[in-house]
Amino acid sequence: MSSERRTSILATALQLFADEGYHATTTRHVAQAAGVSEGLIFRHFGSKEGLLKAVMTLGEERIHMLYEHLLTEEDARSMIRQAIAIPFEVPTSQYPFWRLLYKLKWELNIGPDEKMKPLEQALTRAFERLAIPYPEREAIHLVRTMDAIGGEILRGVLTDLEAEKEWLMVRYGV
Amino acid sequence: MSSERRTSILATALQLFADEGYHATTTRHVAQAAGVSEGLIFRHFGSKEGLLKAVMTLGEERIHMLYEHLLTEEDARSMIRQAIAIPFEVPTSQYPFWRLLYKLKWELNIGPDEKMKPLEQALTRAFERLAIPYPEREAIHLVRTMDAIGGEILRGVLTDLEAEKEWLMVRYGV
DNA sequence: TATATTTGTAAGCGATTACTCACTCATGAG
DNA sequence: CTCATGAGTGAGTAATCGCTTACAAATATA
Repeated sequence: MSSERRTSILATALQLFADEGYHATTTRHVAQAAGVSEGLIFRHFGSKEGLLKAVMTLGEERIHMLYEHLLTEEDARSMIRQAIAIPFEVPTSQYPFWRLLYKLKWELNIGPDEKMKPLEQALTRAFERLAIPYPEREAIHLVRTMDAIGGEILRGVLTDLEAEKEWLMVRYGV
Repeated sequence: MSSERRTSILATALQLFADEGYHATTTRHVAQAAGVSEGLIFRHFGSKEGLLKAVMTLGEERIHMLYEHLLTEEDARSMIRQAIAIPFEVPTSQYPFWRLLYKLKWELNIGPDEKMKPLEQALTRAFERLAIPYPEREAIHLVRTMDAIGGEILRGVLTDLEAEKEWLMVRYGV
């Protein structure tokens, strides 16, 4: 089912799609960079779009993994702390996948969006417990903020990560 | 210098670049949609990249126009109110340009970024006057928030615009 | 009017695109 | 051993890419 070369193609495609974008990346380039024949890509994945879908499927669990550890947190303040910390704790090795995700949001108009619902609901309950008005708006806004910060980190426009994180913690009073 | 067909090409290119993305849009498609020959595009703009630059130059003043009216505002609270209102008051007719801008940020890694500096500085002074700690971080964060909300509006994931705006006003105490 | 310049087009250029096809090779079951 | 099967290749395919060129029409200048 899954061979070594198949894995190599997937890893290479992720890297190139994330760096150059989906349309700007050619199947020839993927094949060369992975050290396989171009035909093999189509034998395994059928089409360029099939390759993209395989890449996405492989990385999709990472979205939920981002925040699953915080869903069971009982202390409201601690949960918010962990939510704020999310974009700052993504390992550099996973940056290509996330850059691809951000790119696709604008290049192909597809976004996770719903995949964030469990996080939003958990945060809503946390803000409720803290007696904050409009807790669900507050939760959506926090997710939005972390999404924006994640984007800035990936684009390299946000330096001073630790200071930014600490400031957010203080600002949220957690 | 500027003919009617030239303008038509620019408007069509903006629309297509914003809808399909830069790489996914062909010069052939632009020509057909604008009702001109493909060669005319290269006569006027030299290359596909030249066409993109012309489109961007034409719309670039809109970036500064977004917030120039608020730079002279003396009352701090009023200035913050106006800053929050920015993304909600962009006319629908300008959506294509802004969608293009957001797309290019990820497709070609080019962003306005510095063009927001005057706004950041003005907001920093506003937060200073309100005795808010770390006023420049607060200013950067507000710009970031408005950027994120603008993106959501353009992607159509943010409904209930008026309620969201009002909530932000209350949250910022302005 | 005569001429120079700009505006516009149709056809087609070489290069490149995603994708296909006929084929070989390795491996393991019977 | 036989031979069926999935992995892998390299040379192709038609179509399309950004772009050029030769030339006509329109417009401006004298």
